[in-house]
Amino acid sequence: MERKSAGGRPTVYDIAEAANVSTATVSFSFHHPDRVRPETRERVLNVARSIGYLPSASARSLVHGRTNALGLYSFDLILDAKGETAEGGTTKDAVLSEEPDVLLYPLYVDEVQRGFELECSSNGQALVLDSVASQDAGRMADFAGRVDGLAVFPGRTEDEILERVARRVPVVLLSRPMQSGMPFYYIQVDNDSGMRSLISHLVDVHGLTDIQFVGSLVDETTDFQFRFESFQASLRARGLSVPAKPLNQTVLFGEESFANLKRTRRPGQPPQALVCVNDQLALYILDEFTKHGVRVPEDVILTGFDGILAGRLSKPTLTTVRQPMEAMGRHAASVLYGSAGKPWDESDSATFPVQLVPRQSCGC
Amino acid sequence: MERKSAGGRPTVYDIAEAANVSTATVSFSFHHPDRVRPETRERVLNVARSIGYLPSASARSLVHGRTNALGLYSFDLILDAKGETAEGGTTKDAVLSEEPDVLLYPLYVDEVQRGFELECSSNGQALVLDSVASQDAGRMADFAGRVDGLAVFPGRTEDEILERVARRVPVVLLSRPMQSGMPFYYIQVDNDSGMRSLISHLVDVHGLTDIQFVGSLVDETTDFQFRFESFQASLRARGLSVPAKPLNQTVLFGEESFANLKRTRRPGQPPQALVCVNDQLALYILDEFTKHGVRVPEDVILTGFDGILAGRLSKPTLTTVRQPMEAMGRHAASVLYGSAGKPWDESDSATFPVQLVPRQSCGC
DNA sequence: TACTTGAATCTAAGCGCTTAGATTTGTTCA
DNA sequence: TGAACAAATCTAAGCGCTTAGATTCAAGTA
Repeated sequence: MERKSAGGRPTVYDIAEAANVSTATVSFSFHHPDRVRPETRERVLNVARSIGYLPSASARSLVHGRTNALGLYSFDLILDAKGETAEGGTTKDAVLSEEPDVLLYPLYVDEVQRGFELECSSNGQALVLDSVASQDAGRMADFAGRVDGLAVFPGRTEDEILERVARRVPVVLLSRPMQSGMPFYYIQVDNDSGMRSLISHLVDVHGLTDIQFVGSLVDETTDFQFRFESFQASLRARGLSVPAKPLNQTVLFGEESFANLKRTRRPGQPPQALVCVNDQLALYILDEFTKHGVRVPEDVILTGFDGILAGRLSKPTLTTVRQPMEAMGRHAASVLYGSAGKPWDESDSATFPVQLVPRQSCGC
Repeated sequence: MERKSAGGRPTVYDIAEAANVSTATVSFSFHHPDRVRPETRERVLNVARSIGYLPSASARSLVHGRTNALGLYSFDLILDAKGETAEGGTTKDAVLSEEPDVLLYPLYVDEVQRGFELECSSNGQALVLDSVASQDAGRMADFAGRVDGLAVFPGRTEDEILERVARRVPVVLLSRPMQSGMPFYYIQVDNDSGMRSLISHLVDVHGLTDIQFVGSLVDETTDFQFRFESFQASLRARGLSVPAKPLNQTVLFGEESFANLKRTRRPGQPPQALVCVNDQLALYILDEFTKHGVRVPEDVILTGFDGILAGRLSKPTLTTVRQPMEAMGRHAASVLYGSAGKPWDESDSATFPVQLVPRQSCGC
């Protein structure tokens, strides 16, 4: 059973040889102490330590058919509302003189990810992360082949590849639209009641009547859809005028628009409200407004959705609807862990509650 | 070449059989398109798609001896200054009514981790995360066997296991003390100049003279050591009285201490300054002070170190020294990626600059 | 003494993939 | 027509590990 004991990492064969036992005994020494005589085990372990043995996770996984790792697949939303690219200054010329931009981190996905991490950690699972720029069937398939289960964030993916993966591995979809074919586990939030309580607040507490919905095409996730529909329904239920379409934020920018926003407001009449599809967009708009002298909430009222950290740092702070992001991430990991690597038998879902967080931007 | 084509995930053998080719051709179809006739390739790929094939990363890694994944190993610092445990509410009973605690997230490690993630992503490497509660030689070794290189955050680990891993895999140590044996790549910050400019600010701008260093035993990282020494050196250079030992935060708490802090200040005399080893500690202390009526910066001046986000949200905001956390994480990943899985030949290091960030807590 | 028994250890197959080298097939040219 | 060569495909070994089943051996039993 001669093996090349080349310069690479030492293997069980190297240990076996040096300890004068078979590889079976080596393996037993690590994993079934009772099946080997104490002094033999001792000897094996010592040899292993002294030659610097590191077990190969790949070989192990190959045998067991399990990796003991859960995956989280996300999409670089780099070309965001803000249009920034995340070119990486790998060198040390980091921008230290400015406060890090909270509109880049931590975002929604980061907080969900944190929950996922915590849960993996407490289940002793490794966490494998991959985030890609564009959809890439191969990449996703390869990724799926690395883990016992995975959660996928919103982003452009062909349904087909998702189905393909779900056929072999349990997949959790985070705030993603329903798929047709294979079973998935959907994790979502109660957008409807969130939006209702937001509108209720704007109307009943602040007496607003002119309310628009703002969302850009880039953000057309499921949430976008649901939120806009609930938005319309809420206004309709109150007999207020219901926008047929969401506003694209670009129409808000430009000198005429800014001037208009500042002027529009007549004494005694409440300002217009812009209900944004999420915090990121709201904060971006807030930024532009501030730059151009449009005052929030005096000239116009602005609200977000999600409850990202940045909304607590902005001036004014951002009224929003908070999602239990960490809990959602935890739940995703927990459900995957429970599946033990077997694809779901049937689709299932969990809907998390949300909570209105009134802050300054709505006039509170 | 009969293989059991059981109910498990389909393999190259299944594809080969269905497409009536050998496994070699299957493999070539995926990875060496030029070595197979276009129509054959087409056929193979179609079969693969239709039977729901997912390549096994384990098998691949086993063959290649590389995983194309980089690891980040961290320690649950859960039993922190704050003494909270991170018991996981996996269920939906998340606490939605309160703002998430920024003293739990994002912290120093999270921001470094983000940089690491970004760099992995842009190099097409998967990122494997593991965070453990206590040192556990086996766990760390297993983890190391999963990746082509890894970075390790500060935390209690036996040096020996670190050495063992470093012998076979490139290891980056983040703000960790120098080791003796094997080569490592150290990533650190210029604690010295950071501390100097902080002291300079307190003394030269605010005219302070009574300056103490606060740090708890839990935080005894390398940074602790360096920062305290620079702290002493700075004071000494200015002829101010130099504390021989750091204060443990516990001595600051208790009614007598609070009362004392409020009383001490005589008109015209500047308040005492508490230079904390890091932001987390400073913010925790700030919290306690606020609860007990000790005013910052009026009664006492407080500074941190690191530049975590929470310091921008506290009242008052926290004067600190900012580290380029994201850049450090990026650099770690970048260096590991460059090593192509080969352990370092010799130790090396990179020291990142820091930047004083004066905010309200120092009286600015 | 011959025989059973169980503990300790070993042999060898196999996990799913890649790839060097062998084989087959098709084409070109003397 | 057959040799020479290239293209397409195949055979089979091997990556490092685990584990069922075989083997060895010492102790216990009749």
